[in-house]
Amino acid sequence: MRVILGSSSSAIVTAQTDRYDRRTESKPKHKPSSNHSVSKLSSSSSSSSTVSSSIPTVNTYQAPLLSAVPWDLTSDHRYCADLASKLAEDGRLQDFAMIVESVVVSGGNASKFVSMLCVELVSCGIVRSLREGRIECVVEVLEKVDKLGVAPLKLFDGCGMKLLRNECRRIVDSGEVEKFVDLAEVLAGFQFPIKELGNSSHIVQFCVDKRDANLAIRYACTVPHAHVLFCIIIREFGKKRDLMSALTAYEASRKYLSSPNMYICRTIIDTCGMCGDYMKSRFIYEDLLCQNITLNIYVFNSLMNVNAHDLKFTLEVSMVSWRIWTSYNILLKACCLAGRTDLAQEIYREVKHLESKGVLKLDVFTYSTIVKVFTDAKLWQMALKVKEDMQSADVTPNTITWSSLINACANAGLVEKALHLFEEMLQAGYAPNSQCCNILLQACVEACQYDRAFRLFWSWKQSPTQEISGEDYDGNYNRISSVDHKDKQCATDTPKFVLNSPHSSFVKSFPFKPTTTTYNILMKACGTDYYRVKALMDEMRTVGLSPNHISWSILIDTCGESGNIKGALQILKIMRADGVSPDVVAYTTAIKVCVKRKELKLAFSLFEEMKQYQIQANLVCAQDLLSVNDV
DNA sequence: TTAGGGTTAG
Repeated sequence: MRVILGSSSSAIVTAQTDRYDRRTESKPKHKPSSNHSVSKLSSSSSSSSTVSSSIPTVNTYQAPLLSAVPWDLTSDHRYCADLASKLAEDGRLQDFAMIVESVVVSGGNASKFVSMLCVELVSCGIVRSLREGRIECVVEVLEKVDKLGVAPLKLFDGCGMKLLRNECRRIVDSGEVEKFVDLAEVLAGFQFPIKELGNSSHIVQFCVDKRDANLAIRYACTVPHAHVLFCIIIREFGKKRDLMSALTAYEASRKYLSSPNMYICRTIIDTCGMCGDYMKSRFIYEDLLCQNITLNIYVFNSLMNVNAHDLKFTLEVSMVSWRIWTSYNILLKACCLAGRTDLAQEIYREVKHLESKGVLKLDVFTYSTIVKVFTDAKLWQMALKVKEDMQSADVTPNTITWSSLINACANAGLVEKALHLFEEMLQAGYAPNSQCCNILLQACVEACQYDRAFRLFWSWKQSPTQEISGEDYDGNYNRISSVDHKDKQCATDTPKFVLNSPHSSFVKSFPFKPTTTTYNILMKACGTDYYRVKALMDEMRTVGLSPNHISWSILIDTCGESGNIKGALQILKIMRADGVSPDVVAYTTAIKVCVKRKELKLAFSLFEEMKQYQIQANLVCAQDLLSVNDV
């Protein structure tokens, strides 16, 4: 038999006719006796089954007609509480909620009702409803009992909480994050541990992917560690280059949190830098100053770092803030960016002096930065001197330091020295990454040591892949694991390996992953041998790399230089068909080929074609065309 | 918190 419960149209229940008590069609003649032992809110001794069997007089199938009788539910708190408890136990949470609501509305003695309510039965009902996926009913009950002054959290035992967690996880996993946040807001109001109900980074990531700053903010406000989530939200929006959303989250955090949080301040400043809006970082800084907020050194450092390209500003900030060693490192970076080798050296001397007095300790960051300063200034001897300084100070160079030192020599055209450092790096147990290898290859090519570049490349390719401690395949911060190489084909075992050091037989090999740039450098090393260049481009594809516009430009150049103008022009077309639109360099290369071969008409037609594609000619292109007059 | 690096036309 199907019965609709009173005015609550949502409460549709199905009852078996044989269990339906016809006596309830009129005012209940039977009321529960007042002496049965119902476990109360304050009681925790009775199990739910015991409690359930202890109220035999209440038949919940009476409920369908409760609203139809002229009977004040709240007049008998005992009966009312027992019935409500039993309805809850049967999973009829909406009916339960209706009774609770009527208690609240009637203004009756709610505390008396509460004292007689069986919390274990209600808990059972909640568990049952959660198992049936009726979270909305549960929320309705929580809201109702809260009005009665019952803490909703008390209705959740371990099982209930576990089911709630599972339901929340299901909601989030099915992409209904907004629904989860709605729920989290309600539950947070009832002091539920929101952090345990969902994977916060997963939820934040979802909001960020959807570019929904407000949803992310609403979620952050439901957890006790809101400041941590605000940081994550700001940073994640920064990674998406969505500064507007990051700023929205920052402003929301300022309003929500009682005091400014330095982690958040630092994060928003870092994010401004990440998004390329350093001026915004200054506005934020000035705004904080205007409000007389005391900033810590980390905020100052972030501000200096984001504005490192502006040496004047960075120095000004460094004057008003405390300095710790990281501040000096950032100042060195600012000097480096400004090309102020003199000032960098002055700072380097100052920090070394402070170190000798025990005020601070130079770290690997300081040394690596100063190596870069000297590299940029082509002062390779000074860069190598830093390596000695490190040894004296007992600071171990890491992958970045080694790469920087190698670059210092490579930049100065010192192939031998660069290779020697490379070997030292391997012996020290550091694995070079692709860029480091490319630096060496480029150094060889610049020095016209083409064969050497190829021999290096082949030897790296042939070296057995080894386990590297850590996950980062790029080799950053990774040490080569101490594998016994005697039984392995070591890099030096290959006949074409070029290192001549007496120690080279002990050099460990490393996982080498060529990049498009690697192949481009090698293509340049082929000179005018078009077929060799072409073969390298094919190899590039076979190892899963795609030629970029630089690869194509080199191919055009080589083809043209070998005298095949038609072929060069054909490549320009193939390049476009391959999905790489020719840029000004590709066109200029082709134009140069035509000009050299006195194909002036072709050169100008290419120039016209370039304009049709709305590619802006630059000085190099113009010079090539102007050189027509010299032909 | 902070540090590094590669390729094309001229």
